[in-house]
Amino acid sequence: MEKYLLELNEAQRAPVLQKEGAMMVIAGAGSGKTRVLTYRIAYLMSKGVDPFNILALTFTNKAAREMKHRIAQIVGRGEAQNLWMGTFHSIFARILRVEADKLGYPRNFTIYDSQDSQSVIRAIIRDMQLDRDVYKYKQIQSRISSFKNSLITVNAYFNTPELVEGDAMAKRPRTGDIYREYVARCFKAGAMDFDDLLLKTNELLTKFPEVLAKYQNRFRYILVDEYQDTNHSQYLIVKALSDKFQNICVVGDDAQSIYAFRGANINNIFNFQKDYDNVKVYRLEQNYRSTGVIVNAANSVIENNEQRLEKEVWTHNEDGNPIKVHLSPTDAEEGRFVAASIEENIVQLGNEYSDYAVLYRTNAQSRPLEDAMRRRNIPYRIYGGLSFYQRKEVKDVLAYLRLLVNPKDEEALKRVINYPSRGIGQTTLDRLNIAANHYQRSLYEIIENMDKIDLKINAGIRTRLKSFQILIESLAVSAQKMDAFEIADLVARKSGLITEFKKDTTPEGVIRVENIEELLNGIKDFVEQQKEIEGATGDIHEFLEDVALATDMDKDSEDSNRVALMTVHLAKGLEFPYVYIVGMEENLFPSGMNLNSRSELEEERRLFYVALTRAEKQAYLTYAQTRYQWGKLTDADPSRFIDEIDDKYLQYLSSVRSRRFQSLANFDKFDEIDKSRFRQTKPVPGIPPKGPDEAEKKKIRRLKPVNSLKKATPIIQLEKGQFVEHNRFGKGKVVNISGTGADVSAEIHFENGGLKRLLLRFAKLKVLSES
DNA sequence: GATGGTTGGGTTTTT
DNA sequence: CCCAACCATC
Repeated sequence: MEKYLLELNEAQRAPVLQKEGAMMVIAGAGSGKTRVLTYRIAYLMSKGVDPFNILALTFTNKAAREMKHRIAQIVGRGEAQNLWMGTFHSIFARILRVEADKLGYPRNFTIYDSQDSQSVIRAIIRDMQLDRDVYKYKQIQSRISSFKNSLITVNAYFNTPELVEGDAMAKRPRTGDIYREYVARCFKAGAMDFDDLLLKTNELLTKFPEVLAKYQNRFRYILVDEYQDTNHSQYLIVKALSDKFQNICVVGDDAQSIYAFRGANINNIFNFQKDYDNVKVYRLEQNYRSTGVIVNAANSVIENNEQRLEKEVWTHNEDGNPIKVHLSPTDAEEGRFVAASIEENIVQLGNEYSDYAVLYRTNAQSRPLEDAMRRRNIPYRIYGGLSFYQRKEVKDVLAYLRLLVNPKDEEALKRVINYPSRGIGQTTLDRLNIAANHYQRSLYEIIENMDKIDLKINAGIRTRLKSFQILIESLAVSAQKMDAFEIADLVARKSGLITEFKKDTTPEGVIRVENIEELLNGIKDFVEQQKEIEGATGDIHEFLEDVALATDMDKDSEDSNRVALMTVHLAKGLEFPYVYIVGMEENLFPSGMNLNSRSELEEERRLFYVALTRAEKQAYLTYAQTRYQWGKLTDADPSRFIDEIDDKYLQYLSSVRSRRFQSLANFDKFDEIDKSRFRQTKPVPGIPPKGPDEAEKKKIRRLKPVNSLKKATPIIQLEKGQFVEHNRFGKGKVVNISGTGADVSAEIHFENGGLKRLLLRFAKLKVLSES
């Protein structure tokens, strides 16, 4: 047997060795499903399957890269490079480029991101003169998206009375018209949105049997990761492509289905056995990732869900520590607790920042965490949120590039035609728009043919439009003989963007310029990578394709030793030794938006299950009594999910930090303060403000026993100039002391670790000598 | 036509 | 808090 197959347990090996047929692998969290997928592909190749005949659909492009890398180690780099591997969106975008003309699209079609679609929809609602309060663009956008993901085209919409009547009943009878207009405008602009990449693939495979046959024959072996999160559109693509050979392997875990809100259909996994003949089902139930406590705690949570496949996740790993639960008075304190706790752990355990992740339900929660990390000089990286490619200045540069490639791209044109400002304002744009509608041409074509058309535009503006057109044309000519970096660099300078940003000397302005530089560096790296790949050139088309579908996860930075901050959604598929799940509060996690139905709540619960099972060694659950939301202070109750974990897996920390909040100076004397009075005015952490009922009394009891932070190292007295020794950083010299009470910290210059700021409460320092 | 200031409304997760 | 949309002013 090949060496790598010995790295698998028996349950894992079985699906790897089944070369042909339909199969489903139900893989519990941490049970090694990536390894199964990877080795299955390697095995197929070792049995003579051509990599060109294998299609592997993964959840992120990063996952695809990593798997490819691992496979390359087994079968060799050249062969692995020929695998078709990536996300649904990126794989089918690639195929759509080749087949675009069949659907009436240009080969160089633009991919509209959600901001672009949003802006199109806003314009339509405005142009149709509909009431903004009735037709909310975000609602319309998500409705159109769900139509597309369910393969409801405009025609299908109008042929389905329930939909039409439903919208009429909801007092939005024009929804269908907006949908029609949206599709028309995208088509006119030569643009596809994210959902189109799947919808149009379906159209392609249905309308053109010879195209379907071509790809069926190419992709003889299909593998799909995270099958529980596929939507109807994706399901149909997989079904169509695998129909001929039926060599289909899907891997997933119903307990980790967390994307229903974007159309994922958990039934795809429940129904898989009905969809194919002789489906073989494998189960991976042994968890290799987490401690016994974490595995069992997660099991006890997910048991509360009604809808799930039977599966028993277990582990041989040691039990480990209980999950630590911590309450803070405010969200800011919560952040400080997390930062302090990470620092304490790192000092005691001597591990890396990158061993830690902080997970939250919503991106907005990152703020206080970020503040706390910065204050303690803890290096961190925030994933998601406003991603790099969505920043205004980055999008500006990209918009110019998009326009060079596809002048019909209206969104790009609107973005750059007057930025930096060249005196082409709204009125001019409106007039151009009227002409564009009249002649059924794109805005850019109207500009090109200005002289032949009777536009009510004066000579001055004509000149400005002309010079804009000349700018774009000359850049477009340059783009043809340049690589992506060269043209992007030229665009940044010639467009006037760099000059414009440099005018702004505020801190934000400076960051803008830096971001442009980072973008250019990124493009340079991209070009260099592309040039190594056979058949790729590193031109602007390739870059735009890549960037349209890039996510924050795909981008890895050089100094990766940082604490990771991200939403639970983004953490799917990742693992960390230490995981802090913050904001464990009702209406936050579970989200208040998802408390209306059983299925929504169950999805929140699965989300929590995902969060918990990211942890290898230790999990923390933290929550706050009050939290700032949209600038207002709101009260919060502990999340029901905490109660759903069996008590024996939990350890409640009473909050040293929150006591300090009450009385910073009297920290050490706290126990002498009249506690009963204190409780009446400000509740002790853990006691909900309302009168205690049975459940609440239980929580009070729980709070009593443990107090790990309080037992931290006694604070030692230090002075500037003293030499100290730290068990991890070694010898160093105290250069500064700051803070009071429990917050006293010292800046110490270590001989080999550089300058560090340590909280004396946590740092185990030995004084070596007086200075 | 550009700009800056105000106001009012939304409030989840993402390819 | 954060953004889009509107209005007043130059």
